[in-house]
Amino acid sequence: MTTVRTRFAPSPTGYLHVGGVRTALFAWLIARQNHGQFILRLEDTDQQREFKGAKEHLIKSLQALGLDYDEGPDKGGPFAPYIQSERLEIYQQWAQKLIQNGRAYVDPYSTSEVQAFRQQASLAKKPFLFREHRPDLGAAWDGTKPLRFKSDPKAYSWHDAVMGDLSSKPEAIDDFILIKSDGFPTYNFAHIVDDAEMQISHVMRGQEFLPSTPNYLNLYEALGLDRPILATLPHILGPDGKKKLSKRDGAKDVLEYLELGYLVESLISFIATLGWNDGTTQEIFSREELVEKFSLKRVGKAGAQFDERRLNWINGNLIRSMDIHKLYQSAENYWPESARGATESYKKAILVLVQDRLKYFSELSDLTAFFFEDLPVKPELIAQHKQLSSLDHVLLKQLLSSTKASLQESDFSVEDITKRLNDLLSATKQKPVVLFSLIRIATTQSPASPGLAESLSVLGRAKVLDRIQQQIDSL
RNA sequence: GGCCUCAUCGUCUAACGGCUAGGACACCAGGUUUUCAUCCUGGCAAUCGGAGUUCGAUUCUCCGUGAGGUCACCA
Repeated sequence: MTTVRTRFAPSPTGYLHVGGVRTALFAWLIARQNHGQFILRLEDTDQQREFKGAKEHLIKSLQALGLDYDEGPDKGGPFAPYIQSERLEIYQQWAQKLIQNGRAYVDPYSTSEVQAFRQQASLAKKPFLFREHRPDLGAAWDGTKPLRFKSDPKAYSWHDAVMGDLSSKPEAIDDFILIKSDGFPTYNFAHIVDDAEMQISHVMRGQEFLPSTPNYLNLYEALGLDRPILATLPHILGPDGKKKLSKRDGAKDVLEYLELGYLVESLISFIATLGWNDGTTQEIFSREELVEKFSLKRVGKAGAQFDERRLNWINGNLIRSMDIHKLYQSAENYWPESARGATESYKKAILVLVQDRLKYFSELSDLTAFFFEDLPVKPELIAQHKQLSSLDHVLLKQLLSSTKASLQESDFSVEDITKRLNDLLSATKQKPVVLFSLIRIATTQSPASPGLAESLSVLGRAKVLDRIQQQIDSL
């Protein structure tokens, strides 16, 4: 049995989004569950599209997600270098083999000439095949012209670990460029050479490569290589459910999700279950469970639509299941500015109150600001309140005064506050909605808050009495 | 247009050819929590169409239809 070696091979042309993460995650899972190796390789053969900083960004994203790799550009390994632009001689050597075999030739045409062939074909309503325009194959290659693969068109049928049995006809095969006129290999050539050199056992990639797979099979044969296990992952679709997820559809950089306060565990579970499940009714999986249970056979063939609501549910669910210490650590960077000087115990008391309401941590600031700062009185909260808006301000003042008077005597334990609030209810003959909404507005300047007695207790006597007075003064 | 692939609730999905097509998200309603959220209960909601094989088809075959991908000196 050969060692399982998988790779993630992005081109450094942008950030890592959900689709890319899934490819990386699945490859990582296969490597880990088989005690194999996971490799990061950068495919930077297009100098035009290269994006500065992308390489660092990619590495940082994988790190943040806990998708650790055993070999890679910044780590080295037995098959270094892991950046394609530093492997040009290797591609040259393999290209020479093909030239000697008679399976590669110089493409003498200019871009406009090829373009003309293409137009011709399109006018004739026929598919464009470069091999129908093959030139004399004898010309020597000096590196200033592109080098093309001389294909051997034939039908193929092969097995894909996700898609099952696939097949294609000879028309799917054509002569493609191996080495560009700038000396860089194309993806089509470089990835095959590298996967072979690096002894990759499973090639996982998106659906967009399916049409060119027959060409790759043809090239494996020409190079005398065994083909690796192929696994084609269906696309993740944008919110419209049609097109492949892209930046334009709001596909966020994964780091953005982490900055918004989504847990790594949520993202991993969410992305893994976008197209995969273990056949049971389990909905959320830990990293360890995924390593144990994941299988390419159970990855769906159809594209899955990206739906943030499910991610929100998973994240809220995981937040609710956290103990207070973990919660405190995870929330560390999301407190409002005004929380700066607050003590750990005060913040923990608040977290206990808001834990059930958090979907992701960047909501924390708005949810808890009133615990740390006196917010300006907002008259619209009363004006727009169903019950309070119709009441006379004199009455409202009276209610607040009675509340203040009672709370002045309280020890501010939750129990005592609860008792006093209930007493006030019967003393004033008001409905809970009226009295409690009024107190809530006065003390939090918000239409909704955690439990009233609990909130008041955490806020403490000074702030509560002061804010009630402010509200009275504003009426 | 050629080629390749796909097709179950709005969304993610389950169902050796065999219960009334199951679960989850979302949504709606009720209950608990004196607000919101949580939690509990219930509800709404799907096999793209047509043939064929079969005692029986979501499942297998064919033909349609629809969708996506791809036809680069991008990956």
